[in-house]
Amino acid sequence: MKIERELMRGAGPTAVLRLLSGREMYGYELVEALSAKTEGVLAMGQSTLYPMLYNLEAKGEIEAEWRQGDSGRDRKYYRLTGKGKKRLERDTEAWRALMKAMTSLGVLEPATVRALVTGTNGGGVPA
Amino acid sequence: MKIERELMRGAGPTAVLRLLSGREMYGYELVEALSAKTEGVLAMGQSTLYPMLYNLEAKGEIEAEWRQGDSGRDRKYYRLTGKGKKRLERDTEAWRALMKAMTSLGVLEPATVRALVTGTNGGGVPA
DNA sequence: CATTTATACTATGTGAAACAAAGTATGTGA
DNA sequence: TCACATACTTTGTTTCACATAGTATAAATG
Repeated sequence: MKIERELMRGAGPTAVLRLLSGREMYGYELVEALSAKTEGVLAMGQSTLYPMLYNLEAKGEIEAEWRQGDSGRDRKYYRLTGKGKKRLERDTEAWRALMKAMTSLGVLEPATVRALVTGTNGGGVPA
Repeated sequence: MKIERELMRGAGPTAVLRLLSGREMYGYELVEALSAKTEGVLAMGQSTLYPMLYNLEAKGEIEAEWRQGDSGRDRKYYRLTGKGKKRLERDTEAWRALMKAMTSLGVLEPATVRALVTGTNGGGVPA
């Protein structure tokens, strides 16, 4: 399931920062990783990802370096800055709060949430 | 914790539809309920909520009726349409998928998620 | 060697939505 | 009477996802 435009707005940057918290990655790699690691849920095109990177860079949350990677090709590698790490921590807190709020409203049901995170009932209709 | 602007995108309409799925409510009541039921996480001002309602109404997902409520005051009561119910179901699925994706990325940890949903209001909206 | 395909980054324009701010109007309580 | 909470409307700003289009290089294919 690919989520709709507006949901991506909050989730996208947090997902990117999280991926970069593990290791340096370049743009195209992030596009592929987002799609692969989330089963297409957080898949975004290049025209979404690259401007997002420029934006995060402009805010000083990530920084870039042109470098030659595994291939003979020049790639622009991005990594988190200290500011980005803090932003990710705040975002993570915000996501916990948001999930709790959505559960309080009944949009997410506790049983379903537990099932989802334990891999049981992999994504189906609530038990 | 009041979440930042961008996270609200996507969450707001879903939360409103969910609240209206329980019973008819008027705008000001929704503003208060969103703040109260989510401990301020999904709190939004009138200038956010009312245009959102007009938007949902324009899409035919909710419908409105001016009526006199408990007070002597005229209020505009909103309720879900069939279209709105379907939208809410899709949104709910999207939120499940999103939470799973964020967990896959490690933004949310399974243990944390389980802890969050344990001991919270087990049912949801029905007040 | 030429052509195609996948990789990789940049730039422009549009539409939608959250929100601030300001305005209108009514009921209630001191 | 005046202040305050309730209740809805409108306008303008800012931000951002995305479509679309363009540039350029490496690897694969014949």
